Amino acid sequence: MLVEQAITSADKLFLQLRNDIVEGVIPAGQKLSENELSTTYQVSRAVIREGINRLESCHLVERRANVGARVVALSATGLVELYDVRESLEGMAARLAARHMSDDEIDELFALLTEHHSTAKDGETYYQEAGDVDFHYRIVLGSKNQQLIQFLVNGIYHLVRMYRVQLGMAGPRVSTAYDEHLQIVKAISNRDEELAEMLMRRHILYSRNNIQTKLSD
Amino acid sequence: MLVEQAITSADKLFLQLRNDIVEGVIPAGQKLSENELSTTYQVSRAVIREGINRLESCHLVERRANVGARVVALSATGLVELYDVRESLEGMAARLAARHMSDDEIDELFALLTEHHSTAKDGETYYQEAGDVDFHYRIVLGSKNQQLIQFLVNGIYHLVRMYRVQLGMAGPRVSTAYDEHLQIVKAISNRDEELAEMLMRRHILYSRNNIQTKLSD
DNA sequence: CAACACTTAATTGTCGACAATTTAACCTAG
DNA sequence: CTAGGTTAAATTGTCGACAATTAAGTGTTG
Repeated sequence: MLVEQAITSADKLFLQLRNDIVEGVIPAGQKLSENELSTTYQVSRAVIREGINRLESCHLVERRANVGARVVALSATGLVELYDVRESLEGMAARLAARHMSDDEIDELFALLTEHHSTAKDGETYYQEAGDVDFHYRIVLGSKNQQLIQFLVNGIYHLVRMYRVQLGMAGPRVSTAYDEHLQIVKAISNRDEELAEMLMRRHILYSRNNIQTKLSD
Repeated sequence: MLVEQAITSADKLFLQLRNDIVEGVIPAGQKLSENELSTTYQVSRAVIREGINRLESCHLVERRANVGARVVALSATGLVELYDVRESLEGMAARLAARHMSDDEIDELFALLTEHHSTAKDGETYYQEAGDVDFHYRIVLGSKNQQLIQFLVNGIYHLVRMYRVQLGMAGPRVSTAYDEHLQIVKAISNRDEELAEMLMRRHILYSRNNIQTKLSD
């Protein structure tokens, strides 16, 4: 789906670290010792530093000069802030997708939805995980806005996923989400930019409220 | 206004490089040779690489493995994409500012506008440059959303400024922009999130159209 | 016993050298 | 003269060591 091939060893390390952080193998808030990582992953500190720099670009770690890097801490306010940004950017993505997606791409999007809807009947977890992600990715890519794609795909989505994984969000909202997705695609199909943006924003707002209630448990 | 102090030599180099790129001292699209920069700025290549990494985080340079880094190229489509993202994010910032700014902060914002309006009477350039930037900064900071602040202040704004500087945008739109700013602050003062977002989005849309016409000269 | 200063250990920042890869220049073959 | 391949130069990637800074520990003094 999204080919992200590693060329240098810094690439490989970055991808592994990012995954370990998102999945919680390296817990949120933990200090990242360069020496420790260097021996753990069997690469020089230069590679480690390069990797940490890139993680900082993704907002997954925070660095302070002469002190070091820590994995970001997850908090309720952090989640709210993240979803506000996401609502804004993905709303714009939906608007631009309605403007720029080809008819073929829209057809594929319809096909994707029905496919996911049918498979969700059996094991409902699949849709929530991969299906939802896939849907949002296609909209974002459909915007054809490189800047927007960068921000969301290489930045925000990993943080969103980190919240989802570490707060244990696999929950329901499957059937209702499907309907919301369908309405969004219809709006895009009708080239109704205004509606597409509005529906996407509400969809994310609902999603956020859903997570927030779980957070206060 | 915004204290961005450099601690390490990599910090200093980063700030200088960023400035040189935005101001066009290092022209858009140019290759950044590590050796060359290393001798020019009298620091080791490690520092140069660190600086380039951070510039990449700002989307001011693009890197390819085993090939090197180049300053981003300025294009019409790039500008449009940038402004779409900016419209989206700053619209959200205005909405959140209407929700989170204190009454005192709003008062200061009003004061800032009238002050800038009076000084603009004489030398009109001042308002467009510093005043406009200052206004937008305050709104963004008023959102109290760290994620949003990061994206805009440390990312997009430098690119926007790069476009402005290198395409020679000092132009008019002063008086009309003032009125638009005033309306936005009024909406924020009334805690009307919906209107504040809408007005900010239109304000940026106008600004973009204004620049776009100049671009096609 | 608390607070401050000093010393020491650990961590990050910076450097120069070597390895791996890419780019170019050149040469050869068709 | 062009196309392809080979070698050489230049550039980026990686490494280990040293310098600078921070954090921890220790002791001293009020």
